[in-house]
Amino acid sequence: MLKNHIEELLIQSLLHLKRDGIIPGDVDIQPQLERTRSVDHGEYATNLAMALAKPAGKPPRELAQAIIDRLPNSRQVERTEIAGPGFVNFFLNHCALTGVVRDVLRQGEDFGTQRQLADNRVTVEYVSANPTGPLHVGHGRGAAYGASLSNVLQASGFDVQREYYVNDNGRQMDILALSVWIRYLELCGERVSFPENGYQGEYIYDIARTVRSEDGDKWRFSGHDVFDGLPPDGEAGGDAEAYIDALINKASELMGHEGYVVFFGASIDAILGDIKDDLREFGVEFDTWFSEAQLEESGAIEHAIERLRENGHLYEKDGATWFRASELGDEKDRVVVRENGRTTYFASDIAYFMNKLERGFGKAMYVFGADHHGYIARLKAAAMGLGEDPEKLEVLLVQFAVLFRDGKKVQMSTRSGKFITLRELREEVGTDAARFFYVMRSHDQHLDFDLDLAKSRTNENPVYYVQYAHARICSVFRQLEQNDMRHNSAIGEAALDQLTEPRELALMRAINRYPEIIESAARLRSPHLVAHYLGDLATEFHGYYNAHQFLVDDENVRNARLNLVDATRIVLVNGLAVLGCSAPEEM
RNA sequence: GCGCCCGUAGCUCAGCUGGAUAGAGUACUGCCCUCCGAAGGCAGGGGUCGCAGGUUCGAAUCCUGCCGGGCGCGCCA
Repeated sequence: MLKNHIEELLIQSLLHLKRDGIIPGDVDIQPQLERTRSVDHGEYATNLAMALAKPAGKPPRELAQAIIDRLPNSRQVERTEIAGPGFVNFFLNHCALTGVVRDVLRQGEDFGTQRQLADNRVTVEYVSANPTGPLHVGHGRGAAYGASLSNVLQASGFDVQREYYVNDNGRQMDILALSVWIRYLELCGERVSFPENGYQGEYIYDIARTVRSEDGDKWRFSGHDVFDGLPPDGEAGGDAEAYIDALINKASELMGHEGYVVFFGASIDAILGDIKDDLREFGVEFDTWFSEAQLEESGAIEHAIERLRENGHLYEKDGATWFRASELGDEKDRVVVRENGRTTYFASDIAYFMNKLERGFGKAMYVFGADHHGYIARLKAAAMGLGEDPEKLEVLLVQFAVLFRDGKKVQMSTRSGKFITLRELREEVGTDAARFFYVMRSHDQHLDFDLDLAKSRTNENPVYYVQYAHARICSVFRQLEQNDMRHNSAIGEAALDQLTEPRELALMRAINRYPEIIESAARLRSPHLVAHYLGDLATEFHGYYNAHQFLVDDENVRNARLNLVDATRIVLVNGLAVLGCSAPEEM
């Protein structure tokens, strides 16, 4: 990166300043290099002189001159300038800019990615929706954000493991299996009363039909045997939870473990399979689907609880085992083993975190919906309770997305089962638009998702705007072939010094920003920066395209321009890929 | 009540570890296709950065309080 090169120059200059006694040797200030807002101020600027003013006891502009005097010579820097209160501005040489074009063509899809740093392993856990139904549009944002975040982290040198935690254990699974069984009984012709807190969706019937087509009436029991003697459901003035628990007990009584496994297995296979397909079609991939049931079987949960106990963070109260989280920054203490002897989901979470560290990851990142923010304190407390550095656990919250159609909010409610699924959204607006729109805004910002805009094939649509730039470039190369010419990038490279139009310089500058954008996006966990950048890059390209003809007679200029345009194309492809969007050659 | 997030142009939003004159898109107005894709470009107006203090060479950015909006506070997940 050019930026790193100039930072290195500053570090050298700083060393000389200390050696020459201009500033005390013990000041510990890292040179900060930032992009200028306007080209009038050059390419990069540093506030180093202002930062040194106090420790050196000298006016900033005087220090700025001292810094400049000690900068090593560089072929990349044309000149420097002192500006304003004491900024040092760096103007790049023309060859530094054209060098970027050359780099892009050489590095291709690797342009913008950093070499992997040693010992930089990180897990990113995202989506992790319970396999009790199809993914809905709320999960979509977490999926898009988690996937793009993983991509930028990987591009900036992290060894990233993408993980989905599958909650295939516990009471919710019992309720799921039960819901399918009741629908199954219904399909068999029994009169049933579906529990208020059961899973209502149509997909439950689908799974029930699958079981019935394989096992026939094998798990059929009469409505009387099932429902007689149960406490009233919520609708009938009773306790809905107690009712559903009673039904679960009745189910295992009648069918036994064998039957439960059939319904549970069919449910998880169907739903998890559907989720996996859905995410794959959404371009969201995982390295690991981590099963909670297996975590429990492995004894990891008990192991984690034991560790907390050894560290003196557990106590018994009301027949349950509590984790003294309140002493580690959480609001209150949390139960890890319930009165009935079963461990809580929180206990599993602790064990899973421990498992991640045991597998050698230096950091575990979690992408949560904003409604889960209450978990952060207790997970951090758990990390401390295990004797680990809580900094190893990083939670990224994704705020809600609200869909808009015809300028109005699309109302949804999970309770009634009336929500829009991720699959429906993809079918309506397409994967590219969905992926782009989801990460277009900062993850900690609420998102207004305009369905009509996402579908529109106009310049208002930011995805089409970027993709159109790519398609236009591809069209230029098709036009070239139709004119019986071919692109000679060697000639182009030799003639890059002829690219001196202001628009050409601006486009090169934009390309040069890409690696810096990837680095910032990773550091700030903000892939939306890439989306904004792509819009800027497309703008620079469209402006260039409208102002200049690429396919000119002069062979040198033509090939140089094609090199620049091809480099632009590559950066567009790379950036779109980070966001999970395609780069169509024609639209 | 306590805790977390947010408040920037009419609307949707950027603004990086504090920096130079606060930026895009959209909407509105007027231009540009005998020319590689007009799904494009050029030009223009539009702001008490929620409010009030504080920190300092410098605050949209950091701190405190208040106002407004969202979310969370189960031996549920």
